[in-house]
Amino acid sequence: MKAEGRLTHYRKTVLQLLRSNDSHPTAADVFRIVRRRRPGVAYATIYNALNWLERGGLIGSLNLTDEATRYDPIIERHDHFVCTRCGRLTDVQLKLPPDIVTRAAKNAKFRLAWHRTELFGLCGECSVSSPKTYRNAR
Amino acid sequence: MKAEGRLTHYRKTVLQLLRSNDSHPTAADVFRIVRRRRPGVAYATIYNALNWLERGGLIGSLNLTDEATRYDPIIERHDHFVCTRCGRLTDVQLKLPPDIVTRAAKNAKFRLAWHRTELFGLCGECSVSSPKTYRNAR
DNA sequence: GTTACTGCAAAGTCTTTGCATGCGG
DNA sequence: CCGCATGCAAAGACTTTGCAGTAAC
Repeated sequence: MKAEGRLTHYRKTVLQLLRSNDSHPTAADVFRIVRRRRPGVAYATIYNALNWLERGGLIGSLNLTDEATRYDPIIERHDHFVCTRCGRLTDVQLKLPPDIVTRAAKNAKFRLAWHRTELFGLCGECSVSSPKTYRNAR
Repeated sequence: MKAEGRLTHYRKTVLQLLRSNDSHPTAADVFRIVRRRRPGVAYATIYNALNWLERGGLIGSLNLTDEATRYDPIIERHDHFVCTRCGRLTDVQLKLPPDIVTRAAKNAKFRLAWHRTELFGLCGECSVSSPKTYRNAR
């Protein structure tokens, strides 16, 4: 996973944007924000930057629902809480007993590389407003 | 999440197909299989059936990578192993200490509805062949 | 008869690709 | 110079939608 190519202005911008923001934006979100400062930027450039950063291991990508991929500047192992109403994505850290995971992998004859847990439910804001769930991303 | 509408022939077919098959097929997979018996079936009918079954809680859907949604007849809480090389999706069951999950949700002020864990790595077949990973679905 | 499922085609959303241009090393 | 990032547009993959016909109750 070596980094071919250069850390260009756009790639740096996208990386800083992600690092200064814990909302786990989509490519479209990033595009919208970058375009405010550089109106000429192309959508493909954002995708290019995000894919390049991900290939280089500088960011991670998340597909937790049927919606667009979201990007995450935190590359250490961690978990997420997904609000099924507003879509908010929040970092959490679960400390699972190590052998629970390794044993499951061993039983299934898998070579485990990494794991993650997702919690689904209502975020603080959404649990005080409408009780109706909006999205069912199981 | 009540089931409006009828459990029609196609919906029953799709449900039985999923239940007789642990490969977690995509909509395209289901379409291909159903079309063998009923060449006139429309793609939209398969999507309709899958979405209806999911809304009714008869099946679950999985978005674990950046590829197409996969469907799962097991509706009890469970976890998955994803082969990062061939894409194989295998059911596993992790028994996490209950308070690990509930405590994380409480700390973050979330109302937890459910959770799931994904293990990523190489399946048995892929770990004996090429060591090169094909997909990086973090 | 009425409801709503199906087939078909078109459109919508998200993402990638091809190619010409041009910047940076 | 040369490589490769960028802008642009088009295409590709996946999914949904609108509508007319028709099957099920």
